[in-house]
Amino acid sequence: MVGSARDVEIPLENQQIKQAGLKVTAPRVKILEILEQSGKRHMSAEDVYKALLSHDEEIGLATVYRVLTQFEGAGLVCRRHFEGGQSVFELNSGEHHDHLVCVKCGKIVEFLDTTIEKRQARIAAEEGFKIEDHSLVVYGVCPDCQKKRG
Amino acid sequence: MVGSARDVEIPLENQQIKQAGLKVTAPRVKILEILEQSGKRHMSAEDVYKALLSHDEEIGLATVYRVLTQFEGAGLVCRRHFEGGQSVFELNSGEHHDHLVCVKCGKIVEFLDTTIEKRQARIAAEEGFKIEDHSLVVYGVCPDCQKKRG
DNA sequence: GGTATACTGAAAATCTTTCGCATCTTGCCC
DNA sequence: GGGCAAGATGCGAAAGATTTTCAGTATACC
Repeated sequence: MVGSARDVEIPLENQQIKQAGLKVTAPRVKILEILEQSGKRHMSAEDVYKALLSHDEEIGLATVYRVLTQFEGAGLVCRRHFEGGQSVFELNSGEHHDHLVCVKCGKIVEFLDTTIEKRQARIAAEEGFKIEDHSLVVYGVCPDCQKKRG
Repeated sequence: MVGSARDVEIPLENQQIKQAGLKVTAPRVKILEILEQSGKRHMSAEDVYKALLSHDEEIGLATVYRVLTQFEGAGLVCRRHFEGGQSVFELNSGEHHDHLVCVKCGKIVEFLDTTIEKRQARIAAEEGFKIEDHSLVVYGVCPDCQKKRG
């Protein structure tokens, strides 16, 4: 009646990795776990690497980059290039969205606005461009940081 | 009757640099000239450096970066972080605009859409954010590149 | 013109990300 | 269950973009 052993032997992560056409290896499973379990939706490769270290996982930074890039290619995660050097990765939630980033504390709010999407499509069409992707990031100061420093 | 010598001794670039609170030096004047005279509105530091070399100017790449960063701080130019490694700089035209970038040939089209700007402002307000800046880049394939490869 | 200050060039340092290669694992067949 | 080939990993080294260091030089101002 309680789940058989098999239930825990094939966790969801493994299936996702397998479906992506990748071998199920410890680094891949661990990285996917980190992405799912860490409270942060947006993590840099360095963040993931540090999280792995704090879980006593012996995984090289190069592997983290390699795996994240593969996950990106497989559509499991999205890579974002915000200002400030490093890229951040987030689990692919299935639907596109844009970002509001606090320049003080780094807090990130996701949003989706169909009006903006439509205008973009129209503008691209007017110029004859075929859209492949787009990136909209609004930088500002979040409510908390506004309170903290007048 | 013809302009006195003074007219040509104080070109506009020098005034812009001086007003920015910077000393008028050869590298700064040359870099500003390149930005104004080159046909491209968007140049990477490397582009500027190469343009200087082809004008037989002995200016180091480090200086190009330094000067462009100072110009950015002074509001003379804007720095843009598109995907693909390097930043590009453009002369500050005074009014904000967004970009449509061809992923094949790198062509860049600027556009401004008040509907999008308004929606951004509203979204930020709903989240309590005070907007400082924003970046909207639409990546696609331009008409020319669409023709070239089906 | 003289001088304090700011600027420059070249090399070295940083930082993020990727590569090369020897070694180790996984997935799969028997 | 063992063996094998393809694919992964880890490490250090490399690459690419940008910044810093530092000693020498030029600029602004008196």
